[in-house]
Amino acid sequence: MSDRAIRLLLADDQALVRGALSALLGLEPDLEVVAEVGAGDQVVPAALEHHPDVALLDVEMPGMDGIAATAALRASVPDVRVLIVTTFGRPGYLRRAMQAGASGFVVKDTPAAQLADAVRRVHAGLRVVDPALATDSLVAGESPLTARETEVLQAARDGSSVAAIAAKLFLSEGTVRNHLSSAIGKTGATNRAEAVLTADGNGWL
Amino acid sequence: MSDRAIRLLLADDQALVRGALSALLGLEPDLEVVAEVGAGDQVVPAALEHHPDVALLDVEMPGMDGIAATAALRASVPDVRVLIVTTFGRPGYLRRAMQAGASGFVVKDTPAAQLADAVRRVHAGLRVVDPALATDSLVAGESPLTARETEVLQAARDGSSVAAIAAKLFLSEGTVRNHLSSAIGKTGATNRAEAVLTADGNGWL
DNA sequence: AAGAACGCATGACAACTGTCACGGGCGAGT
DNA sequence: ACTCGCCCGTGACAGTTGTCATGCGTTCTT
Repeated sequence: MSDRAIRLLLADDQALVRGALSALLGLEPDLEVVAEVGAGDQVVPAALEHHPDVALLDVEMPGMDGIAATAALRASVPDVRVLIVTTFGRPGYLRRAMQAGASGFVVKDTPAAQLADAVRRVHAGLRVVDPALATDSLVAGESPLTARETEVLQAARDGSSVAAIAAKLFLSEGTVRNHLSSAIGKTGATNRAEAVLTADGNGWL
Repeated sequence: MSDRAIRLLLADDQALVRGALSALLGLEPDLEVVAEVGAGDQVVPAALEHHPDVALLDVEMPGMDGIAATAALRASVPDVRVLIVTTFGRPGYLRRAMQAGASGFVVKDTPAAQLADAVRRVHAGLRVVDPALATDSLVAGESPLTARETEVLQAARDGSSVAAIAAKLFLSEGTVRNHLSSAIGKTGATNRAEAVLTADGNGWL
């Protein structure tokens, strides 16, 4: 399996980072970047065209986020292994990424020298997970929020009032307040803003 | 001035991005990365030790942010030119960076091929500014917030209540409410949360 | 010296927010 | 069939928040 270079697909919305990662990985003789895309919904088409062995995906991307892209990729091109490379080590991201079929999860403040190794391990069929993040993920656990609570909190992220949220989701104001109150309780917050912050910080939104 | 490679200092808190940028710029024969640091307060010491020609600084960094690092660097090692390379194109960042003495300002979603050119231009004494961002900066203008309003809004970022903010800043609750109300008015928000978002989005915090 | 802008504070009012108790409907699992 | 959890809603209550008028002291500019 090793007389041919490992073919890589890079997906990151920041062109500079994408290009830089490409340069970094291109330095390794056994790695070859065959495609670069800047949006989640370009991942599958690019994979179909260039047949990469490993896809490095960011989570935060326009169009389709990296988690959804992972799922889509696994569904349509199962041979491709996915390594998530992201800025934010939110526990929920890790969990959801693995559930979506990712083989690895690396945060962007790991040393540059380790990235190539992570790629090789993923290509070899191993799983690569940041150890510190893995324990965080166990502690934080799955999102305790129900679908509606999540939706309401998402709508509250931009500082909307209860009335605005209710209008957007076609709910009564009282219902919105109930969902918010419940979400506040579950997140251990005292506040809507706090609840949004902790839920977001855990990758629950 | 051009028979010697341009010496670069890289500062970014994400090791992976730092290393990747280093690889990218290292591909250019006339550029040489002589130092890499991961925190703002390491910029000046590293510059004193390695005598770079150009420093590439991120804005978001632990210890000391890129803007403060720019000012410190210009003060202690005036020969070094500064190119800010950042994720967020907040108008206020641009303005403050230039006022702090930066020679250039590049967002991380500019094409990778342009970065080396930007470095060369900055080294040649030119100013490099993202055009779209420059106009935004003119529109958004300087922060309309007073020192106290800014401080109060910063304290409100984590969803603190009025009482908590008042306690933290040793103010009466009424005063905090007044400052908040004024900040809300100036930002065109209807809300504390909204005010925080727009102020933050403009780089006023 | 006067005015303007800022910071701090108080008190009062309306609006919004968070909580609670309660009820009904729906689907999943026992 | 029954329970459980989730969703939706109402109404009421206390607490918080945003606004406004007003006052005083300080600093900076004209």
